[in-house]
Amino acid sequence: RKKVKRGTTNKYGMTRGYSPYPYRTVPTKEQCEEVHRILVETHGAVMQPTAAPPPSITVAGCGEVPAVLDALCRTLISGNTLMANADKAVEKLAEVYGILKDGVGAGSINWNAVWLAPKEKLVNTIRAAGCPDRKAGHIKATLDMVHEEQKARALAHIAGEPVPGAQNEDDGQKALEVKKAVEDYLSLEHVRAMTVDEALAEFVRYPGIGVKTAACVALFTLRFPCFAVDTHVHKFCKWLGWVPEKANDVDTFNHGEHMVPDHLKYALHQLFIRHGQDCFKCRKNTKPGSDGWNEAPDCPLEHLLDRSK
DNA sequence: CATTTCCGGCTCTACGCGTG
DNA sequence: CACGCGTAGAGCCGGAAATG
Repeated sequence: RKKVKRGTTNKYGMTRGYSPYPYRTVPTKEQCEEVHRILVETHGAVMQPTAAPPPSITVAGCGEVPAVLDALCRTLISGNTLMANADKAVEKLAEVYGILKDGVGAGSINWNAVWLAPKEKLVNTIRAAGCPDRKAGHIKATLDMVHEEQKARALAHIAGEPVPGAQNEDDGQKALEVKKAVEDYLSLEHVRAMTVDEALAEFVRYPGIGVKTAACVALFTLRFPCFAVDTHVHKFCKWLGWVPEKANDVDTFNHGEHMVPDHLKYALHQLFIRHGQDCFKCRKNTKPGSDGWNEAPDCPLEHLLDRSK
């Protein structure tokens, strides 16, 4: 079958509707359900929220905030670090730049203030999350891009010209985009009118936003079924033989998007992460023979796993 | 035809703070 | 003092395309 091209229009080779491993029949729906059932027995049920969770100044994690731009920036900050570090950075952001009071972004960090202030200030604010210089650079560049693009979109809306990804927007949504642009109110809410793949493609154009970050925002904020692949999800997909041993994370994402039933994508993402952190035998840098292996509790997935992969 | 250049696909590593 | 976390970019390889 056609191999996916990586190019300027598709940096990571994301696909939609087919897998990079078209010959693969796994995971079947039944296999996904079995793994899901076992993990639920072990860690408890996980349910995808149907409404946006209330905004929080202490939760950086994986895009679980109502405003899309806020989610994207918070998720970027939460990468390459532990959740606790990311939370500290987000608290500091709220303290330094303030929180929006109303609108869709109520509870959101005031990214307009971040956009207007110098990069150095941001570097110092998010230091606790690690890689502060690089992340601040990415965020500042992203905010600049968002500003430029929403201005361009607004002008096109006013001129009655077609706007990419806005095919499904009604007049009210278009008017709102124009209003935000006129007021220089940075927003990415327009991606809500897009399809999953359009939204993902939109996100990964921004610097510092890769497939994982984009998929997390799609999954948690847009609440699309989306098989976000982090280090734990990737590991289990290999150990379960769902993808080849040598699969990279993007191919695992592409294959998972294709094979994992929509209704299990959210739960499996959450449960794989929890299991990868909680199960002694499945933790990073633990392998058969390492300290405490024999005394450690059995893994409920043991019979399905090949950890040598 | 021989040589060079290009490019997809892959691996490896910097990045950095906080934790154990 | 090793390690987690994910992206970007460098480096490598081999086949394809371009060049002489």
